[in-house]
Amino acid sequence: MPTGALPAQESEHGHEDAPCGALSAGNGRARGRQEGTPGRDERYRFREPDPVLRLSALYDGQRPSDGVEDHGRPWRHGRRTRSPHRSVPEAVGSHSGQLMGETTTEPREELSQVLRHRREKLEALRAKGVEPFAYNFHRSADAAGAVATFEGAEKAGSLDEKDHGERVEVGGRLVGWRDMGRSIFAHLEDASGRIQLYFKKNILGEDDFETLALLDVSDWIGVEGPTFRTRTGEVTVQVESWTLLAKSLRPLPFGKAETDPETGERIIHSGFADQETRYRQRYADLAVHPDVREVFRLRSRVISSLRRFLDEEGFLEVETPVLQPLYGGASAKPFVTRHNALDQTMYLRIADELYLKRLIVGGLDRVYEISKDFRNEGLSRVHSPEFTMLEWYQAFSDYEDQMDLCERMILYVMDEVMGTRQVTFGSHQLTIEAPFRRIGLVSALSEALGRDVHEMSEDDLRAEAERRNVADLDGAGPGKLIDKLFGELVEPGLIEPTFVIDHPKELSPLAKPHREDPRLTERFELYMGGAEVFNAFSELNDPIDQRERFETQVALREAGDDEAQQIDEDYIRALEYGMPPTGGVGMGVDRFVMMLLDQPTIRDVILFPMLRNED
RNA sequence: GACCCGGUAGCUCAGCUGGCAGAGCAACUGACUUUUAAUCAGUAGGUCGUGGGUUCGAGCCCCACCCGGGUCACCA
Repeated sequence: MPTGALPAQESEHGHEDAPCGALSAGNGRARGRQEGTPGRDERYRFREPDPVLRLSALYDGQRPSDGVEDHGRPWRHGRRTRSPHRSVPEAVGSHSGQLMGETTTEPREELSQVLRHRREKLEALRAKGVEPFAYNFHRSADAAGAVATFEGAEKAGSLDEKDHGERVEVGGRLVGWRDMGRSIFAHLEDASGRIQLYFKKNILGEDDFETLALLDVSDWIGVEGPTFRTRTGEVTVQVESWTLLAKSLRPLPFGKAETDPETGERIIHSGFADQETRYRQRYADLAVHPDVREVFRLRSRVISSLRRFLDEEGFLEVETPVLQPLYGGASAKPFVTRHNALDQTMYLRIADELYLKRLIVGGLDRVYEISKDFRNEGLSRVHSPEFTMLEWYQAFSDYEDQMDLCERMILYVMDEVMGTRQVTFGSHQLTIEAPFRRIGLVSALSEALGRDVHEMSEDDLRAEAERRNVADLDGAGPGKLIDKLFGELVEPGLIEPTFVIDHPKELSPLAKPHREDPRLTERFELYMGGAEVFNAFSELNDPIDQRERFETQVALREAGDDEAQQIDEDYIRALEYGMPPTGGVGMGVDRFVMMLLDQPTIRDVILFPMLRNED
C-alpha cells in the first residue's frame, strides 16, 4: 500500500478487525453440504432437523416452515414484501440467484460461506423487526468531534459525577469488534476518524444486547450515549442505544493494525494488497485504507488551490469542447468517436491549447481550464489514457514570465495545502525554493555528450543515439534525436524542480522561434522528481509561420508519424485576426499531485484508473 | 510492444528433488462485564489462473493461452 509521507493529517487510523459476535448464523456446513446434495441448491433451505437453532430462534416464529422449496427467500415474508427496499440490494449481484436456490449459470461465487452468513444475519435482523437499511440518522458530532469535546470537558473539569462527558450521537462504519461476553468493545469510523464504542449487557438489556451478535465489521451503525475514558485511556461512547444504518453483506478486507508499544506508532498489516483489485474496487480500497482517502482529499485541495491561485491572478476559468471535429495542440493519438445526428467523426481532445488561444484572440486575455484530456496511448507509471490537464494562457507575457508564475504557483500550493516546502520524491528529500534551476536543453545535452550538439550532424546524433541503445529512431529528425538523447542522458537526473528551456523548433510547432537562436523555440518544460510536469511556450502568434509549421507536421505525418499534428484552418484564421504576445502553460495535474504526495504511480492519484475490462 | 516476476482458502502467503494441499488472519461454535492485533478452546473452508502434454503419480516438469505487477520506450 502506498505509504507516502503525508503531511498534516489528523490521526493515523489503523485498521483492526476482530471476530464478531458470538451468536451467529449457524452451521453452514450442515445446511450447505448435506450428504449427497450438490451444494448450492440446498444451501438456503431451512429444514428439520436444522442444527441452526440459535439463528432460527431469532426469527421469532417468522421462520418459514420447513421443507418447502420457495423458502429460499425468507425475507420476502410479511411487510418486507411491500418494502421499498424490495429484495436484495445491488451489492448482492450475482449471488441472488444462488440465494434464491435457483440454478444459475453464474460462476460459483468465491465468498459463498462468508456471504451466506451475512445474509442469514440480515434475515434474522428483519425477523426481529430490525430494519437493516435505515433512511437517515441524526448525528450530534463526528467521531473526532466527539473525542475533542470530551477532552475539552475533561480539561475544563466539567465531567459529571461518573466522569462522563456529554451525550453524543455518532454514526459510522464498524471497523473493529471485540466481544468480551457481557460487554463488547468496537470501533466506529467516519470521515473524521474513529471512536471506540462500549456495549454493556446490563445497560442495553438482554434482548438488545443479543441482537448485537447480528452485527458485523463493515456494517454502518449509529449510536447514542455518554462519552467516557476507559481504564486503558481511550475516549469511548458508552452505548445506550444503537441503530443499524446499513447492513454490510460483503465484509471489507480490513487488515490488522497494532500499536507499537515502543514508539506508539500504528503498524498496519494490510488485508488488501492486490493492486488491481484495489483499483477496480476503489470503494473498498478507500474504505479500508485511510491513507488512500487522505491522498484524494489532498488531491482535491491541490486542485482547489490551483484554481484559487489563478483566480487571484485574474484568470478566467473557461470550458472548451471535449468532443472536437479536429484534434490538436499536442503530439498524440486521439480516441475517435462519432456523432450520430451530424453523421460526423469526432475526436476526444488531446489538449485544450488551440481553443484557449482562440479565446486570447477574442480578448479574454487570461484564461485557464482544468479538464480531462484523452490520449490513445499506452499506460505506464506516469501515463494514463485519461488524465487531468490544467492549461492557462496569459496575454502580454512570454515564457520567462510563465516560469516565474509557475514558481509562484507551486510555492503557493505547497504553502496552502501542504503547509511545508519540504517534499519527498521517493528516496529524495527536497526543499522547494524559487528560483528553480534553469538549463538549456541543447547546452545540457552538449555537456552530457562532451561535444557541442549544434556542431553535430544528423548522422552524428543518430550514431550517438544508436551507441546508447536509444530505441525507436525510425524517421527521427535531428530535433527528435536531440530530444531522445536528452531523455536518455539528462532527464532521469532532474529530481529537484528544473526548467529545461529552448527546445529544437521541430519539436514545438506551436511555440515562437527563439528571439536569439532561430533553430530553437522559446519553450520550457518543468521537471520534478524525474518526470515532466509542466510544458510551456511563448505562443506562436504569426499565422504565416504557424501555417508553415503545420505544413511541416503534415509532411511528418505523411512520412508515417501518426502523432504529428494536422492543419487547423480555423485556428489559423483566428491567428490572422491577431493574437497578442502570449505565454501559455500546460500542467499534468495528476503528475503534479504524484510529486507533492510522493505517490509512485499515476494510478494512485486517480480514483478510478482505466483498466482492462473485467471478464 | 520487449524483458523480468507473479496468479494456491474470503485476505496475506508458504508449499523442498514430482509422492495424502498448509499457516496466520477473517468466518463459524463455546467461554469471558474496561478490551483495543483482546484472549482461550473447538469447527469448517480449495476448479492450486485456463487448456493441453509428460508421468504409476503434477500445485511443482513441458507447450499454448488468459490475467496482473514491475522495468524499458513515447506523449502531461
